[in-house]
Order: sequence, then C-alpha cells, then structure tokens
Amino acid sequence: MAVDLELAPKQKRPVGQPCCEPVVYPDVERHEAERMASIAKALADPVRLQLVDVLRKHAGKVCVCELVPLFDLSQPTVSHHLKVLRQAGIVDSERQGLWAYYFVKPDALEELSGWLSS
Amino acid sequence: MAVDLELAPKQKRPVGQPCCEPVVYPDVERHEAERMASIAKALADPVRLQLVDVLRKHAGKVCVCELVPLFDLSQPTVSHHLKVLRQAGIVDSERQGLWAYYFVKPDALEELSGWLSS
DNA sequence: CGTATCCATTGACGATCATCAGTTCAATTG
DNA sequence: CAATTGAACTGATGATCGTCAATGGATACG
Repeated sequence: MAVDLELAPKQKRPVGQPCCEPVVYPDVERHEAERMASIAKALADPVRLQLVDVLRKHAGKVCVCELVPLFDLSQPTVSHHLKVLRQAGIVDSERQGLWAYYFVKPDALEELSGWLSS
Repeated sequence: MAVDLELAPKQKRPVGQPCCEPVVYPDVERHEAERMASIAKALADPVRLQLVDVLRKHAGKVCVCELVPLFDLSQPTVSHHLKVLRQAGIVDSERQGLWAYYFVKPDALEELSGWLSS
C-alpha cells in the first residue's frame, strides 16, 4: 500500500482541454462487479450479516424458529431478511413438515471473499 | 460445509408453547456486525466496487479526473460515490492544487475480508 | 373435521439511495 | 484582476429499503 507516485497530472494540460486521459482501468469487469456488489448488498445489513454468521457457524441447517428470537424484530421481518439472502444466492432453505431450515450455500461468498483478500 | 444434522425440532413441542428455544447464537457481536455491514453497504454498488478495485490496483493515488471517464456517469455522481467510500472509511483523498487524489486506506477492508474467509 | 403452530406474503409507512442539472468553491493561468 | 478548470455541494426526483400489523397457506394434532 505504500507505493510512491507522482502527484502530477498524467498529462500536461493545454488550456481549454481536459486535464488528463485516464491511464487506469478496472481489473474487475462490469459483470463481476455487479455480482459481487449484489452479494455485498445482501450483507449490507447487520441483521443479515449476523444471520449468515449464525448459519455459517452451524454448518448444518437452522430452524427459523431459532433465528427469530435472536433479534429484536418481528417474525415477518426476519423472514424478509432470509428471503433477501435467499434471492442473493447466499442461503437456501428446506422445509421439513412445519419447520423451515436455512443453510448457507457453499461457495456463495467465494468470489467476493477472494476479491477482498486479493 | 457438509456436516449432517438432525432435522428435528430442538425440543419436543408441547401444544400451546413455542416450538423451541434458540440453541444458536451469533459469534459476531452487534457492533462488529454493524461495522462490517456498513463496509459491505459501501461496496454494494457496482460503480463503487469498481472504484475501489481501480484504487487498490493502483496502490498510489489516482486523480478524480481519471476516474470519471471510466464510468458512464456525471462527474457529480462519481464524486458522490467517492464521498460514500470516504465516509465508510474505505478510501481517503488528498488535494494537490487543482486535483484530488484518492487512495484506499490500508486495512479498511480487513475485518470484513477476514470474516468472509473464515 | 376444527384448531393450533410455523412460516411466508401483502400492503403500507417513512427513510435512505442513485442520479442528474445546476451551482459553488478553490486554485491555477493569462 | 478576470477567466478557466477540477471537484464538491445542493436540491430534486423516482426507486429501493427496513420495518411492522395483518393476513394467508400449509402442516400437525386432537
């Protein structure tokens, strides 16, 4: 992170013209950026992040009825957050009779995680 | 990720009582969750994610005038995204005369990155 | 059957977001 | 000084978000 640089415009600026041409470009293409941003968006709420945390620590499947009382939120709100996570592809669920069990999908966080720690 | 489990209510359910007591708890405390969620929120936009990507790849500092033409967005909009990233503590900027140079703050993404790859 | 239970969905609310056109501010140049 | 330039700020608009009360649907139990 401590690379020095020239804090000079990348190009001499003739008056009446733009200051410089871009010499930097994203390594991450638009599509990757959109995929990772959508994962980040799903994690961009403390409740959802904690939900994912619980589900990850319990590699198995966790009943919704165990998740709801962890938060000071109504059951529909927790259900909504789980839906957001499901639609982002981060978790999935399975019904077993009256209960619904949620679990983290393997590799769902891999791309974002890899980019962040690169 | 492939641990098996008992898909049974954690407790026999006497009619007229809640289905089960929670046996799972978040490892991540509320405050950590809020910090990481706020970082994720700042990254929850493809433009901002690409901005961070560019700034990270160029460990030095990049002029705003180089960033604006990378996107099909107005200059005030790019400036707004940079402000969001700055307020999240992910980037910082330095003025050099007429130009503003942005750079990624070291370790800003560390906590989220660590949690994601844990 | 009827009733209780768990979970999802709906509709509504205020709050926040992404974007732009227009403007302001600071610094450089002539 | 006046004109120009790079970047941030302002205000506005339409979209999305987080939350809840109320409801609906499915399953289990007596």
